[in-house]
Amino acid sequence: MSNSQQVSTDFIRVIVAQDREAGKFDGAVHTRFPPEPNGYLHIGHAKSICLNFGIAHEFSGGLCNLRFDDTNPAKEDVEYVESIQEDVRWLGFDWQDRCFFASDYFERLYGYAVLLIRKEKAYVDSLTAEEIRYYRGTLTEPGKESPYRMRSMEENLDLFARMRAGDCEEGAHVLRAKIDMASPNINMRDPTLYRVRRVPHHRTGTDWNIYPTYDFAHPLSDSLEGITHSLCTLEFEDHRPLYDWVLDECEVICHSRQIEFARLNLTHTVMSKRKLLELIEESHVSGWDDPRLPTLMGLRRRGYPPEAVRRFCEHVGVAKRDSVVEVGLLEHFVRENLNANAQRVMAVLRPLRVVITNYPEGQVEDVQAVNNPEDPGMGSRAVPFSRVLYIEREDFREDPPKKYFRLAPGQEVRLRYAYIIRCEDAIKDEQGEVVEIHCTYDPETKSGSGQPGRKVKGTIHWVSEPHALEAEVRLFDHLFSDPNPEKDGRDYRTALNPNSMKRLQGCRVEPALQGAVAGQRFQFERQGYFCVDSESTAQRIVFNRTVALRDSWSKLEKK
RNA sequence: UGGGGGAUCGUCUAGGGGCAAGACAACAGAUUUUGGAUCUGUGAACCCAGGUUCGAUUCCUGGUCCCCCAGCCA
Repeated sequence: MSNSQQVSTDFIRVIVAQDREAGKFDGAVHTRFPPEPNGYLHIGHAKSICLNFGIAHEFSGGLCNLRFDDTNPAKEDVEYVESIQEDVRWLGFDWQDRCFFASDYFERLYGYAVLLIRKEKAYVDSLTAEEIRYYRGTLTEPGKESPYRMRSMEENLDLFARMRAGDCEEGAHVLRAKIDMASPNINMRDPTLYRVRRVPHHRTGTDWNIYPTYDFAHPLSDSLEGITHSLCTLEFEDHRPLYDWVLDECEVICHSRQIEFARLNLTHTVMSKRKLLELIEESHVSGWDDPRLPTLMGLRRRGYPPEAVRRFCEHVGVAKRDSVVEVGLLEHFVRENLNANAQRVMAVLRPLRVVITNYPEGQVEDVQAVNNPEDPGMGSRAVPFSRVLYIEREDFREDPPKKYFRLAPGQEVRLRYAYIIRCEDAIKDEQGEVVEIHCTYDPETKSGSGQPGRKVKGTIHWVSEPHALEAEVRLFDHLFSDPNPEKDGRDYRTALNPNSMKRLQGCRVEPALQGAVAGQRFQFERQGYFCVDSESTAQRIVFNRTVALRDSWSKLEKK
């Protein structure tokens, strides 16, 4: 990766470079990706992963840790840590031996809390949650000091120890920083540092009855790991004074620098964990790996190459303004990657039977098909051709519009890699539906035979009936029809695209697809990129459409 | 009407007192045995108002609009 692809100098990279030049952190560059193991990763996380691991990779000696911010046992689970690791690896990043957990630091974090109490910079508050909220004041009014704020250091020490020991109920006490109840920054109005949680933790079990909050655990975890630049999203901007306060008051050696950037938003989708969960629970999608979701599991199942996701993340850049990136940009990088790498194959999604009336009955011949015109190294393959074929229904029109370069009565097309055929007749059923067409072929026009002067406007794909494999193909479209599903504060569900998935049964694909394994990617010529779905079996191959090919005909036809 | 951020083509991102750049998207053409790919070209932007200046998108002042914060979530 990152072989000199255009040096993007976003403001964070500029700061990191300046810090290194100024000799801060002894010239070290050490970042971290700090997910909370309470959900699955999505493409917004991919931006952060690429940023953090990318920066570490670009500066010599740079390192990036994977750190689970597991300070809230009520919401977290090992299931998530495993899937997060899998997703980060899939994206192509390696934390080597540096996978850490905030829970690894609980004992030391406790020590820092005790230090703050001894310095009279923290106290045990016994107000209820509602009372604390009331005492906090509002955005425009200062808060009031808790009556417990002046507890003696000894009493605080004792109470805090008893909180740890499990002597109290959830909610009975919390440890608070003693800062300034009148601060215009609400985060500085004596923020909570520790709360009682009588819930087993997925890593520390029942060792602890108290758990540190993000605001306390995060800066100290960064410091403990020697993180130089702690990159997070914009909503933490006004936590930065608190981040710095914690590190200052705890008198740590390494004072990490927090820098905030805008999170990634994409059109035609939603990104929040809550909404993704709702989509699943309400069965609008099948699960976290539904190919229509922006989760990394979903993108993977959809067939998006990790390289394309990385390229996308590099190209959207890093800045501080809120933005919504067009999903078309992501699709562009997917096509770019797949165009270069995917093997071409012919597949007929909506089959229409074609009989080549002048082709000898029972005869079969192989035609040579190029596997990837972008990469001759991928070679070619033999494709069987016979008297009866399938072509795409939409490649035949009884009444062709202008500039329709496909099959119509009396019109000619080339069958890709094979012969030029001419449509002689369309056979209909009682309803008047075309069920089969009869064509004649010109034996002089076999592909590669070089027939000067014999040009046709269109080339269509086909599959030989006796050799075809049957398959199911799932066509995906944007999950939401509106680019912004939450426009005007409406319920995003009202913008769901009812046609975001179409399942096509009875598709006919080239025999070369026999044995294709889950995850394998192909281009179905003239149609798009497809990958073998995880539900695929040897008996029934299932393909997912990753992304359609650009289609200038459909644009033309709309005019 | 407290505090913290932000405003550049349709979208994303650069630039920084002197021709506003790139990518995606759009459009037009060339080419093509994928209406794919490729190539060429075109159109498209500095939130507003004052000020400083020979010159302001950039600097200053004042506005406007947008986002975030009142969890014992992160």
